[in-house]
Amino acid sequence: MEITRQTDYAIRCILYLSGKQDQPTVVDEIAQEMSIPKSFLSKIVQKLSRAAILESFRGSKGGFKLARKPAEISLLDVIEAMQGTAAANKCAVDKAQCNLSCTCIVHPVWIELRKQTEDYLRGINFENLHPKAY
Amino acid sequence: MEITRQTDYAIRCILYLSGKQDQPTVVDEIAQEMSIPKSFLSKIVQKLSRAAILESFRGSKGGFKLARKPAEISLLDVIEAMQGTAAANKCAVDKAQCNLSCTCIVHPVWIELRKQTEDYLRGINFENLHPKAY
DNA sequence: CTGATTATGGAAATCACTCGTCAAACAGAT
DNA sequence: ATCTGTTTGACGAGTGATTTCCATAATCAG
Ligand code: SF4
Ligand code: SF4
Repeated sequence: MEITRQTDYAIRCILYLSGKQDQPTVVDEIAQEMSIPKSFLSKIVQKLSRAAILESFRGSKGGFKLARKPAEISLLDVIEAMQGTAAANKCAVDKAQCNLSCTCIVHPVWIELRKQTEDYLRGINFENLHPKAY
Repeated sequence: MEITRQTDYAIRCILYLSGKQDQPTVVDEIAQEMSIPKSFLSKIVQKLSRAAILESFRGSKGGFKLARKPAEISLLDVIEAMQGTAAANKCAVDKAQCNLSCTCIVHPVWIELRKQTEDYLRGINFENLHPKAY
């Protein structure tokens, strides 16, 4: 379940928006503030809004803001929006990925690991994440 | 912690060797039996013997066999031998990978996730894995 | 000793995916 | 209409995984 840099950026981005609720924020600002390449960030917020985690507004006075409360966005949500799934091995996503999966003895291990990981990440949202430090 | 195909092969390979204890087995045989490209498998068993998980014997009647009992080889051992670590995010391996790590609020999450994952995988060895099915 | 057998090690080809850029098209506000 | 800022798709460098090939070294059997 390698966390890709894209996902890491996404998390930083949502973290930033958690502090600026309600008024839309421009990509440029987030990019500078969080040191993320701007054009790359464009792609990221796009994905996030398609996943209904962010809401986008075009035109002047446009930008992005959270589509739900920080407490209702979990780390797992973000990871799944960005890279599909939090599984370690392809066969834990889809049995068909490996033709041995029906007989393979290791297969259940990855399934279980995936469950554990997801449970943990589901429990972490941007409400209980944000205010602790900073 | 994406499980790479190399690691998956390594696991299948050790699984096979768990059933053939004591007499060395030739790479060719493992490759055919487990449907792994032979030349690639050569590289894999090499890594595994450098990690003291397999033992190698040259010459005729040579081959590979487990260096320890199946019960003493955990999934975590294999993963670490093959891909270094079982962490999801680079910063969980080495703080220096990210210059934000000292202030980042998400950092501890990855550390904790890594611990959980490792604990789980450490508990699974090739003794309690192998005989269940087959 | 000789020859067959098998692992070792390095170089390199191929492939897929990630990271990041660019530019043109589109939509909202004034 | 114009300005601002998002949307979208195409594109390219770079990185790492996967895989093959070959020349070399060690070991065993005769
Ligand atoms: S061999 Fe087993 S563990 Fe590996 S991908 Fe196939 S089903 Fe999953
Ligand atoms: S930003 Fe935080 S979570 Fe992401 S790599 Fe850096 S320390 Fe880790």
